[in-house]
Amino acid sequence: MIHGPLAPAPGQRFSEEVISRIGQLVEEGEMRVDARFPSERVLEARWRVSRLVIREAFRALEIQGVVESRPGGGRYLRSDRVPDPARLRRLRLEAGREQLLQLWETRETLECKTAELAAERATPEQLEAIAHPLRLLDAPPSEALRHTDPNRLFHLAIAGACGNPLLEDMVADLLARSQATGFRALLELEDLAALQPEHHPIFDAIAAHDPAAARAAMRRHFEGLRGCLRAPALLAAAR
Amino acid sequence: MIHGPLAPAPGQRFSEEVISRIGQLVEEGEMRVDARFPSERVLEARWRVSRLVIREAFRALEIQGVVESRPGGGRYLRSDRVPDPARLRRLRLEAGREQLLQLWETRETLECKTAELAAERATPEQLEAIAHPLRLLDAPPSEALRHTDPNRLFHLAIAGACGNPLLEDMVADLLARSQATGFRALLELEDLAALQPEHHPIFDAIAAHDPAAARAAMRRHFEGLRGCLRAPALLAAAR
DNA sequence: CTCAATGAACTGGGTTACCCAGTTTTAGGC
DNA sequence: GCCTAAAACTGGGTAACCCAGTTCATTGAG
Repeated sequence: MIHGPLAPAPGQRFSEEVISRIGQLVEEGEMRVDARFPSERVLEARWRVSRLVIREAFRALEIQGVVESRPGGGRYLRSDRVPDPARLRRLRLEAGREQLLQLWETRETLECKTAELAAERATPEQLEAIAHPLRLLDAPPSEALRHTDPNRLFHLAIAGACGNPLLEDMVADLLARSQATGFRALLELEDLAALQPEHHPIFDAIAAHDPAAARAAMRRHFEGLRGCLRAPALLAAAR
Repeated sequence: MIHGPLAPAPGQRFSEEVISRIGQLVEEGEMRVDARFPSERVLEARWRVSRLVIREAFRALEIQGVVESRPGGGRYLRSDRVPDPARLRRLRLEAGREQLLQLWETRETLECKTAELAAERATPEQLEAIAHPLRLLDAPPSEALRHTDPNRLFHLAIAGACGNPLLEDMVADLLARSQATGFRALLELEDLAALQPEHHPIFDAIAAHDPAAARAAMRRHFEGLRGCLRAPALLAAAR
């Protein structure tokens, strides 16, 4: 068991250090799933931080479903996947070429499936929800569209028609990450704009309830996307 | 903008109610990405809760990358996907037949890909990491294995060999969720045990660096898994 | 000897009042 | 107008409280 005062790395919060320590407890086998944690007061004394810090850490873990807090009854470990704050921060900061390709690879994996399922299961209302951003995409860019990305809405609507909320949620999460400003510098924006018509065959296949065609069209779309990645040589030259 | 005191639903924390309100601010367009939040003191007065509650909420969002806190400089919205605590809790609690199928559908989508990629990219060390739990799986169940699920280790090792940390992470997350005790009652455990030999063809295809075969073997594995789902009629009769 | 009632000790939830160091903003002086 | 210095503000953290619900050991009745 870890004792002694905390010394978070610069830029890191005490509560994040506490989460790391909780992660260590799990890794070292001192805490198994469904085991009860020492009380706030005990941890406060052991780690020499105020209860506020302890509670911030547990609250974050509780919202992620890793820990369950029972008022008056203590806290319990519910999952052995305790997130590592430092690792999360690192993943968020580095927005390189490699990271974008990994993001796209994951998106392609999931979205080929959502397109396939949408072709099987989409209701007329859901089809309309997919068609709507498509019309916005064709229209000339206007001020009203500044904060509503039709591209994102299109992919989101397909995920929403796949009938699997979990799948939908993961796609939505990846889409949000794709929007990170750090990635924008890696893309040839003109090529990206030229890619917009590619959305139509995806919709057509879904509307025609043709799963195989929908998957294929989505695959082609992601292949085209990879073509918009600025060449590394150009990136180096730009510096 | 929302004023007035908070009234969290029973069993819900004040900080979760605060997160919900922050989510509302984003939904209603009062907070855009990169916008600065009102200070702790202002929100404290507006929502009539203590700073502790405000800070617990923001800390949870910060760790998830939704918010960035700059000591002395305020807090900023970094993503428009503010999680809904009530929704998360609901998703976690309901462990029905439908949820398990959705979980498996998502796992199949991702793990067919990780198997394919592992067949392309796995190093000798990674192959060994996949083979190890396979040997444990063949051995008779012993006390030492009580807390190390070889099945989970096997799937995890394949994900670890796919060369995409993001994909690996998502698979690891889904595997942890699959372990939820609520799902155990839905499974025919004898059928599940009989399914173990199915892991071998997956490993063989990966070891042979045959992506198509690896994908196909993983697909068959998940088809077999679906056969272990207890029939709804039996479930009703058991009550 | 068993078992249920009881009450003390403990646990998490929440509040208030502080102090600190870094960032913004503002007001002054030039 | 422009730069500087001070004041105001912001998030980070601590300490001492109070509350309501849970745990658990003790105790007293059967």
